[in-house]
Amino acid sequence: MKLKKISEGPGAPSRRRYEEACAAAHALDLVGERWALLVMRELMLGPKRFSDLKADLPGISANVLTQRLEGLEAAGIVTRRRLPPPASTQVYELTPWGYESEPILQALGRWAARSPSHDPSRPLSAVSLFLSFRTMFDPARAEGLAARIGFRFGAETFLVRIADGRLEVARDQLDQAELIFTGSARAVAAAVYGGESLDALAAKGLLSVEGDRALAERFVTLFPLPPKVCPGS
Amino acid sequence: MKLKKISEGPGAPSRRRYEEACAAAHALDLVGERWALLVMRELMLGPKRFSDLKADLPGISANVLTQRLEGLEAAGIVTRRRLPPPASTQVYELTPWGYESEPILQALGRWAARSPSHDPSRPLSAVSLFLSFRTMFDPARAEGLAARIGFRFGAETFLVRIADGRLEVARDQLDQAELIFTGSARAVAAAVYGGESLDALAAKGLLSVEGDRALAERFVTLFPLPPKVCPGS
DNA sequence: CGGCATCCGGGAAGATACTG
DNA sequence: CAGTATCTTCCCGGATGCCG
Repeated sequence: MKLKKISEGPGAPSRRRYEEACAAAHALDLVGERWALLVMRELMLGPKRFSDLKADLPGISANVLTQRLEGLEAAGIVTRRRLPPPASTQVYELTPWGYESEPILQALGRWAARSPSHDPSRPLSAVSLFLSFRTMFDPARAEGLAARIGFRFGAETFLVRIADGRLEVARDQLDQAELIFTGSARAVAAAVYGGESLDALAAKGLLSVEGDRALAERFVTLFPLPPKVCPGS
Repeated sequence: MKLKKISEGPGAPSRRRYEEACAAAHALDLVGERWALLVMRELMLGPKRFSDLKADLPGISANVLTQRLEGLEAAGIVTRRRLPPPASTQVYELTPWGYESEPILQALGRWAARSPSHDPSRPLSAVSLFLSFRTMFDPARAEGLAARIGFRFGAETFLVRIADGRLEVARDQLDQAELIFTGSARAVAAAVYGGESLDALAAKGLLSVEGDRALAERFVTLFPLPPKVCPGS
């Protein structure tokens, strides 16, 4: 049974929900509140702690994050798990069904990438970057390519594997990478989506490239953005 | 630390927006406000007047609808158009880019249809029903089928064409339909998604079927719902 | 430090009434 | 019919503090 506001009886109007049969409207009942989808986005590559979520969602306040996590947990989208004794902290993780919401983020991203007001040069979380890779990856441009590419953003590391026209992302590993980018998610986005050259970014101290340089130059071409909407249309 | 500017020009002081480079977050800046996506949903099959939108979005208030339409127009998602003199009323219509947002509604719908708390027996707008057909249509189940099926919901009429494993929806026409359902969107949803028999619905006076009865029985099987999430998982 | 409760100010959403 | 004006409610965001 759903929790009802104390002030309302059983037939409660459920004030701020749509309560339609339309499944899209129901989705908005579940994840339509502010920050909810972005919290899910940050968990899309694996569990995180409360403070990591707060740090990766600039602007969210602790109480709102608490509320969202409670709501998502009650809806069966997120679970709370306590790590084994050595680190007695708890983490939040998407349920299998929660992970299935990635196509929502992809549809939103594909559509909004065409927006005239979209500015790819703004700040970006690491998870956002790698989810955008999964969304925008063009298998045709990766024809015959097999590679392991590492990323070092501060203390975090990620590995992108490309093979057989597929792209996979893993957290917390760098092993056997032929190529390692070191810098920030924003700097990588500038190279991949902003058209900035690796040399220019290196000269500004924003991004360094170790390993297969030709691979790096090819990598940044694998994620074509859809054309912007022409304002006149 | 961010400081709020009290008075700002059109450059928006980032009042309540995420302002991230992540395209999904930008999408939420554009259409993440309450009611915005449902307004777009109601326009997805063609233009509508203000009062039609208000009637088809139970619970929205006039001022909120006005605000959403203004915001969507400013974002280039909706346009306002005045009909030719005889009917001097104006209608709202999605721009071409606005129409491209349908995959967002489909991703939301596909995902939320698995929700344990989703109840397909609740009220439903006609547009929601036909968009759900576009989302859930299974070409394999429509193998070799070519048909024109009409729907009469009060004063509104719709025509669904199925051919070559594709499904198309048109408003305001019924011509050459081999089959016509008369009743409500909710009653059709009960037959297609709720597993209620056409006989039972007819007995209750909710839905009547004229024309090819065998086609009607087949039609209601063309839109399989994904399995619900098992609560224990 | 991680997680959660509480208080407060501002603003968005909701309901109703009113106008061209 | 197509909105505007006004008032109320309550969510969001920020700060602070408690507790383990």
